[in-house]
Amino acid sequence: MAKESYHHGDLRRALLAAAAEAITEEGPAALSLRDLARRAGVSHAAPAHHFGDKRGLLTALAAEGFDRLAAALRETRGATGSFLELGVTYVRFATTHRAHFEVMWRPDLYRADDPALLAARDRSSAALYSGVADLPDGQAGGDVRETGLAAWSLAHGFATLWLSGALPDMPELPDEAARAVLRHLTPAG
Amino acid sequence: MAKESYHHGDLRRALLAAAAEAITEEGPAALSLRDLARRAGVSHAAPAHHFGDKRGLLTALAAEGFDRLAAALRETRGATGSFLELGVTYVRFATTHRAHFEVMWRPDLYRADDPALLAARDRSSAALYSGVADLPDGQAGGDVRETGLAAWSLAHGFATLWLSGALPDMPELPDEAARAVLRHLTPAG
DNA sequence: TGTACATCAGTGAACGCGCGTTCACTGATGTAC
DNA sequence: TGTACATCAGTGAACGCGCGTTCACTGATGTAC
Repeated sequence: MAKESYHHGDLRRALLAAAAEAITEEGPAALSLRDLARRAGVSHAAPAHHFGDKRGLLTALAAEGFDRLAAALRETRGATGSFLELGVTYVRFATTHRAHFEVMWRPDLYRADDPALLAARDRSSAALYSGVADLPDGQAGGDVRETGLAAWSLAHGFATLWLSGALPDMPELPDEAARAVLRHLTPAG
Repeated sequence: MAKESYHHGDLRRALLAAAAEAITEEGPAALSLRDLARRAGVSHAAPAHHFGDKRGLLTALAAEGFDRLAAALRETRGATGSFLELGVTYVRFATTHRAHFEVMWRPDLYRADDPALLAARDRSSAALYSGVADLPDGQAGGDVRETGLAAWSLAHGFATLWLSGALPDMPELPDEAARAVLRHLTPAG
């Protein structure tokens, strides 16, 4: 999907990196293709060759985000098998990939029917819900979907509150605080 | 704080209502003072008289949102005394005051040091955390702040996921689904 | 090894657009006397 | 009751700006022969 190199370097990748940087600084609203071109040191018309328009670029960024989130969740599931740590990984992803995370949950900004994006999103979702299915019998409660949604909501809410600056007393990387909050979840409804 | 009338009607209120409408349709990013003036049927320079600039308008909108949220939470606390229902009220506020809610948690869009806004925000926060303090002894666990943050995160996460369209199977007003998810919270850590 | 040609990533000038902001103004309302 | 004046919400023309998009182009790379 992603071409890895071009005549004059790796502009596609450079533009995605510049977009992540710009969004981290100013938010997705202020993003402009001309600014990205400036950051990447190319002419302002160059981004159109790779992404067509702004929506195309944000679609690629969101897909990249879902890809990385799915990979991180799977790795945690494989390494620890812990339901709690899946939530911590989710929060850590949000705080360390802020630009990707912010765009991922704003489908109005991208083409939400993009097949590669949908596939990556489903992989993220499956990895998260699989953590509920891993729970020992009885602990998962009657409704895996509901327990999964509660876990997702808790991790997502903590992450977005932290990102919005609503939790002023939090440390820079709030892993331990996330863990403490996530412990308040009862798997069984 | 809010002037209630002017020579030619109630433009300040009309502009805030137009802003809420425009944000519900297009998101806060697409908001322009010229568009609001058009919606309110006044000249494009009129909004400057009431809000100075876009930040001023969004500051007023966020303050109004925190005001209404605090009022809704207090009313629920008074009427039911239920910790669970406070969370349901929070989610209902988010889904029925979408524009206000979206702006409230994007302090980069407004003047976060506005005194009226800070006061309203603190009232919201106090109403939410007071629900934890209301819990019978033992149920509140050792750490009221932590339990409150977990409840806030769960309600906030469910609300934002619903607003972002990430929960496609949800009904239009997800009160009952919110209640079910909120039941997964263990007050005691 | 050398020449001729095709490809296509990236250029740069040009366009029209909606925006925020400014500023001298208009005209209805409210008040002093 | 009537006149003169002050106030100030709202007007409308003008400005400069950065944006997305278009389009003919350039020039390095890769390939056919």
